[in-house]
Amino acid sequence: MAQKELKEFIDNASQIYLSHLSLDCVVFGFHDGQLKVLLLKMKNSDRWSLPGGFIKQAESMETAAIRVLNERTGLDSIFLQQFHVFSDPGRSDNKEKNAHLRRAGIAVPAGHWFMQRFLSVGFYALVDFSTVTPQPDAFSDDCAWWDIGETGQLILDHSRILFKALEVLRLQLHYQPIGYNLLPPKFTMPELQKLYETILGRKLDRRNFHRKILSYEILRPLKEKRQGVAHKAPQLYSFDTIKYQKALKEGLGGI
Amino acid sequence: MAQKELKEFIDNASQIYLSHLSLDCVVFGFHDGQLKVLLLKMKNSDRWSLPGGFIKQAESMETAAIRVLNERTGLDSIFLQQFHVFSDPGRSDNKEKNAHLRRAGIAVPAGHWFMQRFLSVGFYALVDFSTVTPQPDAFSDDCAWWDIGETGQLILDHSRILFKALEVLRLQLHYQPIGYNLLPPKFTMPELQKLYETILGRKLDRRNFHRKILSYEILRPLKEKRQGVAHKAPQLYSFDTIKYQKALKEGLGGI
DNA sequence: TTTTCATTGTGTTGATATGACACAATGTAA
DNA sequence: TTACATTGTGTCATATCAACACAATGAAAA
Repeated sequence: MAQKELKEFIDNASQIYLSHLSLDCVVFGFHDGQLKVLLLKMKNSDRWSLPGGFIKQAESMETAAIRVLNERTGLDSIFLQQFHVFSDPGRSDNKEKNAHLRRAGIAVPAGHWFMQRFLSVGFYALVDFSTVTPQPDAFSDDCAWWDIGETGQLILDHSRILFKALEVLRLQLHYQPIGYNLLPPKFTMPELQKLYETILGRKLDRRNFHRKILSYEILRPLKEKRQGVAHKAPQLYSFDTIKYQKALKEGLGGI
Repeated sequence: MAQKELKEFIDNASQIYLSHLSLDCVVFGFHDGQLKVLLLKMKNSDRWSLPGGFIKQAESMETAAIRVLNERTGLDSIFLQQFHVFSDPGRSDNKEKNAHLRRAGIAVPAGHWFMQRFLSVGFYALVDFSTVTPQPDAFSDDCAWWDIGETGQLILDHSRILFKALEVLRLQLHYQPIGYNLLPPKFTMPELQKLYETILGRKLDRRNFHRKILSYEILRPLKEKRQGVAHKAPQLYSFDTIKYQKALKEGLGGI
């Protein structure tokens, strides 16, 4: 977004968006055996932030989040989940906000809509890394994937939001299937295992994992194997979307 | 709260509270082997609502929820958990709001703060039934405990909020200890079991439940037994608060 | 062509947890 | 003293889980 558009956004925001309410998205992707998160680099600064946005006057939180995510990733079918409201009165520090605006070349008056206190609803999204086209927004000049744990200190309380999202994701792993949104349509068992290991932060036994995942009956073995890899060609799988959705709703067997 | 105070509240609300943001609390209690929820009866109406409130300009969501809960129950140490943001643009129907205000004897102009769209953050609270003193608020003339499942149709989307809270509570039961906030300080094993059965909505085996709960090591058997009951006097327990808090944070054993 | 070797696929076994069940102990009330 | 509802605890069969070993595959190296 050009400078002019940014100015326009700031000028009209109070007409279009709800006041003191924002949303921040933790977009998880998976690539090269690493869990990644999509971040934005603030203009003329080396600090990074979570992609976020505001809520239009007559829009639901979910709709707003989908809109933001679509703008940042180009995707329009995204697994989205709200996980926490961050409402600490001290969370949006005006000094820091002002500094970022100044660097972005924008000045806003003291009582401006943007200078209000903001409460933020945290969403996390699971996306297929390979289909994302990262797009910076009006406040940023770069949008890129970062390894979880190598993000450094994000702006405001975004590090805390990221941490909380990861915590919730780990919990969900125990009673919900995962992977459909993070992996390409066809994938191998070792790839799925690596995903689980990365999210949980620990190694899993290959044979036990295989047995356990198959017992959920959410996978369909394909008639093909992955080609062009060194060593034995692994079996390709895809998710059985019907059973996957059912497991999402009803949980995985026991617990 | 008297009529004058209500008028004053409506007049000053926009100065004191954030706009288009509210919170609603699902307060669970346990009594007579039944899971109860605290509800308010709208003035001059037979419809009931969840206790709710608004967020002061410089207050966190949690602080606001604690304030509301304290006003409704008299308690100041409450187990509180936010669980969802309800943001459907159609959720706060102005026709219904107007009707309730009219019945409460209040008229507000069309563009008034109160007539805005509201997004609501849902909290659930677990409280010791016996220590609560239900107090109606400015919009209600009664505050009382209702059996879950006998509440009928609540105002606005409050039935949906209640249902969602129950859903989340059931999920939490699988990886968090529960009971400390719902039971009196001393309780028996059958009482704890009845609580679990009520929340889960199904019978549990007495002997297996006993074994399982004890394996969590969050209970301390007391040197007394419940007196004055027919039949064999049951052993009294209390929660080991240190281990209980630890289990709250770290989850129950495996999963 | 053969060998090497990292990787994939699968079976077994012992330990542990779970669910189904039965019986003895207790204390009030008949 | 007896009846009886309720509490407390033990056992056993079964399911689940963690730990482990070996054969199959196929590209790369020799």
